[in-house]
Amino acid sequence: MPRPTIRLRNSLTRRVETFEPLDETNVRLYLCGPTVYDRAHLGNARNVIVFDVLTRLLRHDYGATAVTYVRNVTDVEDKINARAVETGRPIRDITEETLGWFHDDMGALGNRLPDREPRATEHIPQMIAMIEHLIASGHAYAAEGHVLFAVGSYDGYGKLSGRSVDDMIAGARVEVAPYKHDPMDFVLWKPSSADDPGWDSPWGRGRPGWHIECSAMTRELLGPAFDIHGGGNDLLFPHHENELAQSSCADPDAGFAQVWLHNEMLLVEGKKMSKSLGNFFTVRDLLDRGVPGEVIRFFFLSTHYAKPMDWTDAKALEAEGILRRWRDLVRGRAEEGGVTPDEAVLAALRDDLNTPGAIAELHRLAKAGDGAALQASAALLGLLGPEMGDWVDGGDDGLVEAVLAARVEARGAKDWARADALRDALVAAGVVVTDGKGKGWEAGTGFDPSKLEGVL
RNA sequence: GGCGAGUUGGCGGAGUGGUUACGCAGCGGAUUGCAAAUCCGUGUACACCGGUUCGAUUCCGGUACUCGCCUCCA
Repeated sequence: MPRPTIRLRNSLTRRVETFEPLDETNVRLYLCGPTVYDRAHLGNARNVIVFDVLTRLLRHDYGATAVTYVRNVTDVEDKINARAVETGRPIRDITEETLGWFHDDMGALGNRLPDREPRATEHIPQMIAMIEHLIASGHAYAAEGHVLFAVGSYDGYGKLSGRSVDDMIAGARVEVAPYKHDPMDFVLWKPSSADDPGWDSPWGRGRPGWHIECSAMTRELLGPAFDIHGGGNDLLFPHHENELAQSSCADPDAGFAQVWLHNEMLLVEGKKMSKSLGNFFTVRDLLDRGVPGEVIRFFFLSTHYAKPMDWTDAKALEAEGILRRWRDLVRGRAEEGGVTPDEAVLAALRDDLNTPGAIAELHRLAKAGDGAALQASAALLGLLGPEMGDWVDGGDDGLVEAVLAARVEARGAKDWARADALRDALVAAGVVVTDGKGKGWEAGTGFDPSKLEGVL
């Protein structure tokens, strides 16, 4: 049977292309992961979810074991150092704690862990080796304890971001460091003061620049050429351009990433959510407010990854309502096997990860009442699975059941005043009364059965 | 200034050279003691100006506005 065609938009060519892996028994992806110094804000979740869906689709089409998904952890960076100075805590405590939060928060959104999660600090020798190789081949030079990449030594510089070096120099707003041969040259290695974390190197004690981390780790774990490299749009320049330059010079014939996949930004009232603008809130903030992780995930999937989107509470409410109905339809089916995902859902995802189109097809399945197909198909999006918890089902709550039974009794006796009073009490406790459906009730927003104490 | 993305009905959001998704809200109906939940039905759109075409929301050119990158940022 011929392999289904997956199409993806490649930032390098600015076109939607047919995806052809270098090795279909080992499809290799890399996503730029978190710099671990603080809680992930909501915008940080977008590319994690995009890549999670992408790997689910690739595993479906190529086989569960035929995909290698790597996401790095940047655990050496000046913001981390600053945080350590600020709090007086050891760097390692901060990075480990933050990575734990990241896993918790992303897991709450239904994301699976990548296959490999390399830490920058565990790949310093590979970075140093790569830098030495770049110096030896004339693509980098040491100056005043720094090592800089010589942009002029690489013809292809600018091809990913579509900029010419002349334009970049003309538009440069940064002060040029005196040790740079060319204003566009960027740092591969920089010296560390006694207080900074540092590693011994041929250029003295220092630490790597940000861009070389990804080049060294992709090379180590995925090889000099691999299939898909992702990240947010804001990383396209300079980070990904620099990565591509370094790796292309280190392995001139390899080609590095075949497809570059960039997601658009999450906006807040029309502006990019970012720490520097201060207009951010964290994933944890939302979870703590009682917004289910599945709702947050649905929100992200309801817009194509390459379009900007805004978080609004209204959208979350809409997503919650839809998921409530779908979960009703799917409840109790967790054990069912042998149901394959709907072809139209797959087709939408294979068409450049058209998650809104896939959701439209899920609506079709839900309307047809096909809970088994709905669940099997939603699994491609990481929705409606048992691992996210059935936050709609309130479980077996004795007090709720008792009040509900008393209401049934009152209705039987046509004591409408009492029946309605009990119903009001249930609603006030966040119980959705669903007469004649399922077990007769569900957990609504702000579900709190303790509010029913003393009602009977 | 350079590069890139976007502008679809009340809202959200796909897609297509002609038959105009999907969801939410609204409205009508079923059901209900009354409701809720649920189910059925239903209207409104493609920023602006040109061009190509028998025909454009869809292709091409331009204008306006929004956003991103060019400085750490997913």
